[in-house]
Amino acid sequence: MVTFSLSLWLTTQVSRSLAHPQKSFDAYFKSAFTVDNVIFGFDEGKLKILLIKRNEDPFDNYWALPGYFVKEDEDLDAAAERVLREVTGLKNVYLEQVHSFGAPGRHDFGRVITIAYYSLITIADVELHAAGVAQEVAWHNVSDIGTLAFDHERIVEVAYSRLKRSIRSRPIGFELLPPAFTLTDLQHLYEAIWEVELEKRNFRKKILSMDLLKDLGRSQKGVAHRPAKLYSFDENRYRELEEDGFNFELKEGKRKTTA
Amino acid sequence: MVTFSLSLWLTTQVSRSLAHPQKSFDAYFKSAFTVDNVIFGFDEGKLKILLIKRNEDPFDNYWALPGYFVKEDEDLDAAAERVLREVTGLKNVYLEQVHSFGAPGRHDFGRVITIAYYSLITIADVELHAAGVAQEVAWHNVSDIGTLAFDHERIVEVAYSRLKRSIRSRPIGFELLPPAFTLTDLQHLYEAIWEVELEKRNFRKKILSMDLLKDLGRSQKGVAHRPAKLYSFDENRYRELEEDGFNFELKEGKRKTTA
DNA sequence: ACAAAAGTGTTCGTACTACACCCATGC
DNA sequence: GCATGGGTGTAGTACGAACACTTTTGT
Repeated sequence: MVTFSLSLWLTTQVSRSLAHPQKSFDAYFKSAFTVDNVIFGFDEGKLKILLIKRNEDPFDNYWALPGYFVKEDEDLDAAAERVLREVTGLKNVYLEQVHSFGAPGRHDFGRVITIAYYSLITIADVELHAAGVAQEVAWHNVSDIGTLAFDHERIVEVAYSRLKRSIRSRPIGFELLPPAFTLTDLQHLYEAIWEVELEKRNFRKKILSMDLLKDLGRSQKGVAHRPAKLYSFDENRYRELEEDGFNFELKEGKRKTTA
Repeated sequence: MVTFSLSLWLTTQVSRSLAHPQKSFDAYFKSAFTVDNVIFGFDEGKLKILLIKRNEDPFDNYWALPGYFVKEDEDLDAAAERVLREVTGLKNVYLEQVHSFGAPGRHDFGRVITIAYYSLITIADVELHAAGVAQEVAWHNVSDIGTLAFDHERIVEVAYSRLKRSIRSRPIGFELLPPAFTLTDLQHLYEAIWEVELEKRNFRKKILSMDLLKDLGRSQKGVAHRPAKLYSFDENRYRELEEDGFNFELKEGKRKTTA
């Protein structure tokens, strides 16, 4: 398929240059682009992000988002998947494009746009290995990431606020939980992401009324209290409901007292 | 500020190449990127998009989104603003990045990523002039854009679905209306964007209860029926309310019978 | 006087809020 | 038997849904 994206007043020049297209546009074909991946996980009641620690200049010893150049014949989504797979070993996980960042000065080597993605994974599925460059790969609390390399702090900020909003209207929070979880796990997840406290009974009522959870018929074992029932997210049921016009929708409730 | 976006296993090579950074990464610095702008307007009760008609190959005679290469030292948002200004003469309007599209085959001249924006403008403010290349610039009904150049149909689709969602939780619909409008205008706007029908009394009640409209004390003139009051959006009031934790939020209601 | 849209009030049901107590298990 | 979190029911309220008639203007 012929693809082309110029328009407006440039078109005249475009047609002139069709015979040697690269010629008149050389000035424009000097950029590079990367993907950076904000990988969210949930553990010990806290929302986490996977970061790598650089062991090279620039930003030696800084924590940064996993990211990489997009290959010549590689789609953007595929590049983000690749980065994710390289750092976590996972594939087929929730991955979504967030925003592109391309301030002229953001890269030393020339003009580099980065396309930011975020992904949601189950921490238990991941084996971290500080491969290649990264002297370290580790989970960090979202609320405490400190200073990151480049404009990565801003990228995290944008991705996080996108996540906060997305989990309201799409049942993607489940991606962060193991295949069997309790209602309390789920509640803690929402509380961690939104930084609010939710009322137990109302939360459970709301979630159960959606009819999206499969009761696994099993319970927690070995806990020093009444064991909680285990559930899993029922994807098929969700698709059914969605086709009937059902809309997943949760409210954030009131802000947590940060006192 | 030093900016840089590599990470992971590449870092070793990166440090080696710091002296001649372009050298080892030449292969990556051969892309170009553009912005494409989905410009929404509202007129005669219909949601419209501003398109240009190309008069050059490729896609000669096809309608396309206004777009252009991003300049070497230009920020992405600035490029989108420039494109918008060039085609409409407007500045300082609502503009938001939507998504980036970068499939390897989408451009004939090489790898070109496009960063899509959408903007909301008041049609009455615009003077269309088919400048330069575009043999024509015209408003098209969103519901009837036909076949567009490149992957622009897909871009419109993504931008439109983003708009549908955004106007639920942020009072940006007002950007599409003139400075003085009636409640019915506003209702028609929402109906057009969401492709639903809304119940008059409930809509008015909901909107007025938000206390976001300034009653201008004037009315329509010369209409063959009871003239409607004119309102404007009260931005200052909105900022006040927002700080108090107020959340603009509307529901889409039921789907329009397309029969 | 008639057509055409503006404007308004009330009832009903649903869904969110707030709240307190019993239950099952491990130690 | 006690500590720990799991699990439930209900009453009050607020908000969205549904619905019909009067008002103001132009012709």
